[in-house]
Amino acid sequence: MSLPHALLAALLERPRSGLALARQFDKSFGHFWSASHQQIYRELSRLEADGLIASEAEADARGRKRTWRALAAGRDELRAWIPRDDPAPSLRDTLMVRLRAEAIVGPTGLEATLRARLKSHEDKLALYQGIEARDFPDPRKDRATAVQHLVLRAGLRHETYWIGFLTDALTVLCDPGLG
Amino acid sequence: MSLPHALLAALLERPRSGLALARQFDKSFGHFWSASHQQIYRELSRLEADGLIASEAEADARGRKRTWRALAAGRDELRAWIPRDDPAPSLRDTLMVRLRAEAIVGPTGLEATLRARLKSHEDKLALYQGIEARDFPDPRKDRATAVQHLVLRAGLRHETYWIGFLTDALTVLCDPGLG
DNA sequence: CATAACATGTAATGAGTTACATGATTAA
DNA sequence: TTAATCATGTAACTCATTACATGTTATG
Repeated sequence: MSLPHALLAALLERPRSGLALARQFDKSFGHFWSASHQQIYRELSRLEADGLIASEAEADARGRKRTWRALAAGRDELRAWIPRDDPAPSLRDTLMVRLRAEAIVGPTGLEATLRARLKSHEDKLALYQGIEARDFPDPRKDRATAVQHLVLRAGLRHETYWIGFLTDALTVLCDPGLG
Repeated sequence: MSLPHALLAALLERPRSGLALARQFDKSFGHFWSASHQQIYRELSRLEADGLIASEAEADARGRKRTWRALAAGRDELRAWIPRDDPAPSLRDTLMVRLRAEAIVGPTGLEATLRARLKSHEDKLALYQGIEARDFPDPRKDRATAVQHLVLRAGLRHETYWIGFLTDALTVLCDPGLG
């Protein structure tokens, strides 16, 4: 349950409206913790009820822009949450289910899906490489920059790992020497 | 929504009871698509209602073992589902939120969490390597074996990628030349 | 002033988890 | 015969998504 904490962090960086947060709330946040605007508005209301953030306008200001900012209590809550342990999320991908099922009920033309996935990971890798070149000319400038660059490198590694696997998978599925 | 299809695949391989499926329903399935027994029993009921699987005993046989098997319609449904496209799941990990937040509100002692995560990925990698050595002496024996081995290799790649990233991350966070 | 774009919100649904309830079988 | 274990199931709750509803501001 880290959406509220992602929002707190984004608002500590700089006050923003709900819609600004919803538009992938930050160059870096949106890539690894996306959320719909409905989710974000709900969480913002909860964070306000808990006294962690505040805005000028009162509740149910439909149509009127509300700019949110984090309070001191919000900052404390975030700092306490950061070092908490939680279990590693397991690899959970329908593609693995499809492959495993394909091993049982025989060839089904899965190759096209693999190629589509490969393309999407290649595109994302190119996007991340563009961000790296543009936003991190000096990644060791200070601690904050170094950690942001580290998070971006996680994305680069993630896409690279998938591209490697999918290339491997296409080789196996298209191998005429099998089956 | 691939749990029902994972169950169909497992039952096509060999009929099983709900509990047997719940105990990570298969050496290979459980590692990349886990599910609680409550979820599994609910899905089994739905699959039965849809005429895709069947068992001998009638419904609400509390305490009595029910062995499920897939029907022909279940096999058809699975074969039709396998090649369907769905979007690549994005990197979604609370650790990325923690790191990104750490870049904003300063050092918080996140290193211990990173070391714990590193340990858990190293353990899982060793587990997968053991499975590979034991169950895949000849990974190119036939198409089914080759695809199962491929899925295992995804797991190996996944753990390797995380170990690389976490090692990198510890270097950055513990670097005295920053911050 | 009409309409497009901006901005916030509710309702319904489904997936997944936690806690609990119940019955059958086996072993001390 | 009591306790542990196996086995199946219900209830309540949270998270996330989809669809929809409503009001405001800018622009032609």
